[in-house]
Amino acid sequence: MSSTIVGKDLEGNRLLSALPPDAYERLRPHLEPINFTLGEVVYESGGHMRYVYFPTTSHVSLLYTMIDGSTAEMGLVGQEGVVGIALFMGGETTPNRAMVQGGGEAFRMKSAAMLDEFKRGGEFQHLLLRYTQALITQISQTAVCNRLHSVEQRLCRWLLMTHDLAQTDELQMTHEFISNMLGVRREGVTVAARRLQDMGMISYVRGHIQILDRIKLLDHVCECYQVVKDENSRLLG
Amino acid sequence: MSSTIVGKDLEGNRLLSALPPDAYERLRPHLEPINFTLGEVVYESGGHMRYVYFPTTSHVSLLYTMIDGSTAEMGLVGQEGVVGIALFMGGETTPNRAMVQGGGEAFRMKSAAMLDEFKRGGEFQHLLLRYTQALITQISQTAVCNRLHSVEQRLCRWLLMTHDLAQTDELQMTHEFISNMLGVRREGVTVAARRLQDMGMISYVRGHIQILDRIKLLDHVCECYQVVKDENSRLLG
DNA sequence: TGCTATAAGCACGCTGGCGTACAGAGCCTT
DNA sequence: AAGGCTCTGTACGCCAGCGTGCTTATAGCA
Repeated sequence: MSSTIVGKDLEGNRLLSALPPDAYERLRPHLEPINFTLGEVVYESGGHMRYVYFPTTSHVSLLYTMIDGSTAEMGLVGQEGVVGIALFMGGETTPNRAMVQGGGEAFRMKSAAMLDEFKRGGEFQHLLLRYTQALITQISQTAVCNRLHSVEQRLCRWLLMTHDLAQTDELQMTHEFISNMLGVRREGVTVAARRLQDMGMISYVRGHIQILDRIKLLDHVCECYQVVKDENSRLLG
Repeated sequence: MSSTIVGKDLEGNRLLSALPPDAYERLRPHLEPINFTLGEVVYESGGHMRYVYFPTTSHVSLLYTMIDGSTAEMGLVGQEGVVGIALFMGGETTPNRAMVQGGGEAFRMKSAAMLDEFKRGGEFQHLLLRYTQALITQISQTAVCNRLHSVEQRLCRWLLMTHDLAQTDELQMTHEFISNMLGVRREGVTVAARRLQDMGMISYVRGHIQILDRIKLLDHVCECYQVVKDENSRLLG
């Protein structure tokens, strides 16, 4: 299996690239490069985790689905993190759905290998726990943001976060899709997006959103964006 | 210091009581019983953690404060958990404020002792991580609940959660206090509380709320309450 | 080239929660 | 017993976001 990653480096994922040489060598044979396609469901809520995933150029949404089918995003995982923290935290199943929100590459690792290395208790464990702490901050901030800020502000935040993870200024997503992330109606997104477009921050047509002016977006977003970003860099360097 | 806990048992806190004998003996000398008074601030956001706390008859709110001063609760810690997870997760400071929401007893332990035992990687670590996973579920659910449910439903949920942690049917808290937890206006709480009172679920006067009919409350609450409760018992037995 | 499915625009009434302002009610102090 | 402070009740206009229903544009496919 290690031959499959010849020519690929692990640098794309910040957790993997921060590993000390010995851990790096131990994990290397267990890492398998894969391709995530947009909209792919990585984990279903309550499902078992055969693998954990380290995104490099892709990113993955952590979603919560209500009984009535309405959904909301609670966190976003990109190259700074790993999908499947519940595994090493000791929950046997994932509490939420995980869905690919930006297609691209990732590494996957069998759950058993992940657990083995985690239990060694070294730098790998330390990195994973710090990352989990950062994710908790993200989720907490989302809780408060959902309570206190407008759709328009939350859309700005969401666009900025996504833009940070994507390698491009053109995001592929419909208003419908975004509405499921923000937990609002599709029309609500349309109205908010239109205003951002009128203000020259973005432009869009049928599922293609162009980020035109990040500065203006930053000017318009609620404090939550920066708080999460700062905490991320504090914890993950 | 171990003499201070003669006559006290650690059973009150479920994490401590689940410890295997050897870990129990190691930790025992480091545990110090304390009394939490209502409204006491355990951690300030961004502050250092000299101690971590294991509530027994008390419970503690994890709060997030916005720049403009508005607050919202993201989680609630009682006898099933520990206040200060950021310590062993590897963040040097707490990302949020922690405030005593129900006065009573708890054990505290110096950060260094906590970290030493955590790093042994045994059952204690395992318990703490599972608890953290349960807390993450609670925070996530709060995020979604904040987005999708009414003040009245959220008040029911909050009353039920608090009632579970308190040992009594009489909760000591004003509408003002609750409004800071739910992240709404005081008037909003008054209106919702009045309706619950009219329906015979609770009664209250000046800072004393009596839980009259849990069944009715359960009938009125959103799904979020049960989801968190189920996940808690799944993870923490 | 035209058809069809999907994405986005728009309109209308409704309601939950907000901001604000003030009035009564219970408790504590002096 | 009086006065003051804190807690709760209520009211009013306002607006964001919802639910619903329908129209218009665009892209991809036949």
